[in-house]
Amino acid sequence: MMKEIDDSSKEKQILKAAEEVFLAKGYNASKTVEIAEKAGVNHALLHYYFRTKENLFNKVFAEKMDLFIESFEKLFSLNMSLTELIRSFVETQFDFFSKHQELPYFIIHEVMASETRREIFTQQFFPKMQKSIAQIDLLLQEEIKKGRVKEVRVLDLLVSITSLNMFYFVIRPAEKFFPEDFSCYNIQQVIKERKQTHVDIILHWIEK
Amino acid sequence: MMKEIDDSSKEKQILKAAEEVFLAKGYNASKTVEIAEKAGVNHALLHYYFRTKENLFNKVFAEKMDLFIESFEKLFSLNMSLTELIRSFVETQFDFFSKHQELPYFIIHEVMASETRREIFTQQFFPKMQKSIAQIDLLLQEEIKKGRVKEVRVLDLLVSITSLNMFYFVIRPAEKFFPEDFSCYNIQQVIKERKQTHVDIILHWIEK
DNA sequence: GCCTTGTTTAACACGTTAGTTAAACAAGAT
DNA sequence: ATCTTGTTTAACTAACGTGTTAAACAAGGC
Repeated sequence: MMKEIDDSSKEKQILKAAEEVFLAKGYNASKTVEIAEKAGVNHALLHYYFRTKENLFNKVFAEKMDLFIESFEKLFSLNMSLTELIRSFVETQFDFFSKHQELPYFIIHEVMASETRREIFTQQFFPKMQKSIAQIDLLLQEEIKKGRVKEVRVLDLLVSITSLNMFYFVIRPAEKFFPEDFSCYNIQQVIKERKQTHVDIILHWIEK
Repeated sequence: MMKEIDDSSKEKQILKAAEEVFLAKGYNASKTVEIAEKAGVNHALLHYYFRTKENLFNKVFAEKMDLFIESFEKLFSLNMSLTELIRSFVETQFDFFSKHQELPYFIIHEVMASETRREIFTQQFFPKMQKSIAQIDLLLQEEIKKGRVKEVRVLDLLVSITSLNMFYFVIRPAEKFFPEDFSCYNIQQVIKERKQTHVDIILHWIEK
């Protein structure tokens, strides 16, 4: 039999199944046999390809982190005003989490749970983010000097934006438990309105 | 030997150790033998008193949830203006998390991880919180009618406040990994400033 | 002095899960 | 026809962690 590199190869099937299971349950609650089953593949084969669970997990984790980072980098090609830039940043990040709703909790959970993953996170993610932060800061300090916006630290800004965006999707599953308040409207509509709320909160805050 | 109910009793020692370990590592990563060791007590005794790990955990969990709820209820005895009430709410919640910095992640983590705990959470926590929400909403709707504040939903308000407050203490441990940005100042000072930031963000948002 | 209750010791039963191994098979490549 | 590589089967190990159990001990209460 030939080594097939296409998507239907067993290796890819395992990776795909691993992604699903790890994202849904996190590292510890995920079982290699379950992943193998879901991939329609023998449990021994999983170890044949990836040797360890940790190994398989790190592939998935690194890939998701890359996705996350890319979502940051899209922004900074255009030259916008500070307000436009921040609005765009809030919305882009919000949309990203909205598209990958499992990620906020997944990232927090795994980064908290393991030293190894913290290292992957800080080494792979933070350096790339530094550039984006610097670019926002440049524009921010300019506007502050001109007296157009309030004196806020760029890190405070990013933490605030990310708090609102990530936390919102962490607690989204709770919607199921409070049906009266959350889910009476169309979910997509609620999410869209919440995005605008985040933009409002951030822009009004830095507004002078 | 007599049953001693004071704090130095073995039962209390186990509970105390359990609290420490569970808060630091969460349910799954905590091992009963470790808890027994930390309590300076034999592993069999832990089961003698609490029978199961789940049992022991739920005692700790319920106690922490109660603490959390109490921190909400302090507020609503005084009659304040809406602005004062919201400032006070933000600050009280922030101070609570500041005092119990492990709680934000602990609560999120355990509520996400187990159906049982979600039930404890929704049954024990949410009903009590409803009252507080209703009281804030009363004042809020009043002020909105008078045109003094922006039209925001009370749930949006609470979610925003709690996002900022909880998420901030979830990511606090990250401070260790980015020493240049976070920890150049006195930590207590940084936290105090951040509290003011949260108040600013929320009040400027609803301000007309 | 004996009973009771709290406590230790140490061994064990049991389930779960990661990872291994050896033997057989399937099919394309040579 | 044989070699190679991917794959299955099925059994096994080794480790770990929860919970149990029985026997002994310690000390206050009767």
